[in-house]
Amino acid sequence: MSNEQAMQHYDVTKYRTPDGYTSDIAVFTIVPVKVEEFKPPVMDLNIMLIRRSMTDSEGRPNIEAGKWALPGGFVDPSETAFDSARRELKEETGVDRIHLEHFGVYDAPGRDPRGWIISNAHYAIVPEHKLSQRQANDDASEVELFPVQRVLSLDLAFDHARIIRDAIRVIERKLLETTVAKEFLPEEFTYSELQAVLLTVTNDSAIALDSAFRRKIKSLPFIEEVKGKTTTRTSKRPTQLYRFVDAELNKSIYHSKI
Amino acid sequence: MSNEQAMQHYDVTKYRTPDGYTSDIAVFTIVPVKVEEFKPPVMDLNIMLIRRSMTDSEGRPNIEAGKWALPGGFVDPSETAFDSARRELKEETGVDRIHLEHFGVYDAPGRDPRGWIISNAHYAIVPEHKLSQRQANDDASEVELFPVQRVLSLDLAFDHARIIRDAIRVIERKLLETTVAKEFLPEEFTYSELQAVLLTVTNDSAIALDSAFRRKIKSLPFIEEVKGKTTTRTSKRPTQLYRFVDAELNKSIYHSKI
DNA sequence: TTAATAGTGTCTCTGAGACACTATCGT
DNA sequence: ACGATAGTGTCTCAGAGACACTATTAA
Repeated sequence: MSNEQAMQHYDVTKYRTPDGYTSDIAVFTIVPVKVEEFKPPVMDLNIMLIRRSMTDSEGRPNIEAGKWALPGGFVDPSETAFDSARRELKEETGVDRIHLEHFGVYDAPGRDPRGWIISNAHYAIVPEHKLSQRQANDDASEVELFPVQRVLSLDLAFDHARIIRDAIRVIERKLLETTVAKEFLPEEFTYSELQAVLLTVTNDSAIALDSAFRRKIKSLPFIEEVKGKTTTRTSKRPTQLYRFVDAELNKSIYHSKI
Repeated sequence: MSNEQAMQHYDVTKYRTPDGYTSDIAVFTIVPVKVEEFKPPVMDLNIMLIRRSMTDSEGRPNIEAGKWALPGGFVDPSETAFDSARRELKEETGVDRIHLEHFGVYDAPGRDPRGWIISNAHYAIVPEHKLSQRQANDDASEVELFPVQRVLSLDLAFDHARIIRDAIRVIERKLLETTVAKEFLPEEFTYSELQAVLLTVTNDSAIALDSAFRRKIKSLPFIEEVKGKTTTRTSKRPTQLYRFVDAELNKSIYHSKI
């Protein structure tokens, strides 16, 4: 019995189907809070939102008009939600070839007034300098960066408050539990630059204390010294540059100490 | 401008919509390979599959008939995919109140011959004794457990080979990186029972070597001794019982050693 | 007593953490 | 010389790993 035969009998209208399938993207970037010469950097984790236009491209009133929302849009049948997220990120921010990852599905009944709409949430990590050419499009009248500490007090569209809260939790974990911090940093970086990135999501003393962290970085299996290469961009005394290397991480909780 | 006004203008048919929204569940269980009195257990990680019927409930030829597949089904508009997974697990295996977690979305074009069908994949952990009352239903002519080492050589429906491969990778990581191992164990367990569960997914010497693991279990912050309570179910000499306790795990890769 | 599993005493080695110290450079 | 950041020397303490040893029970 072949699938072809079965398909002749299959009634695609037998089940109620969703009214839409979308992708949302939480675009994170790290912006320097202050940059002074010969000073270690201080950073702040930001998320990019768009403000929904009052009217759509055909001049009709828009859903959730005027509210802040994650960039995103409808998935095309010829692509996956992940493809769609990549495409929309390119269209809406002009950035390409950046770290993008799926982190959740939002399908609670009633989450979107337009009907039964399922959204796949992704997070993206974009170095701030790549975000310079960002611009508003049809649906978005404004594009803006918000510090993660303040973003949840905005008037947010749909269930995006929930998605953003989850996204922030995910990126905080990912920054500490994986090597994605490298996506925020230049290829070669100083210990204080890595430290500044990590301090946007933790206050842990092992990271916050200079001497401890300076020592630690040398023993991390996924970071290596760039032999003989230094910079003075963070201090007067030349400081060692490091880079990330691929390494197997054994994250078992049954090994060594927690 | 209110959403009500906008809704009057909204055309729900503007975008092509999916032809279906489903949930799949990779049900894992651990079966004792051999149980002898006064012996430490040897375990094997299994996954539960159903064999798709040749005909559907109305007697017509079924899609992917005769192939092995993950249990699952169509999501109802009044529930989330997660709710649906829990409901279907209850219907198809009779088990309730077990550990269930979403781990991926499968939406590649062409993954299902019936059309544009999006599936949410979940894994479930079910102690074997709860799976006793399992039984076939309309769509499934048989229900069977397969060791994870052999399951991928079966003739699997749709893209379930891919989903199952991902599920196995996920549960292997979860067993070592979180405390879900407790879902496979009785409330109070011996070190060798925990060891047997972990050895289904790793050969690491820190876990495989009795003396090392016996020492280690005492220092794990998420496991505590059940004071003064022992059992002889795994040996002649009475052995200490342990239980899991809630504990904060700091899994940062920038802490201590990897 | 033997066989099998459970558990301990103790040594070594490594690495984390703390503190005081030194190094380098622009101003 | 001073101030600011980068980096080291060294001590202590905790814990991982290895090995030999002891403990408990059924048969």
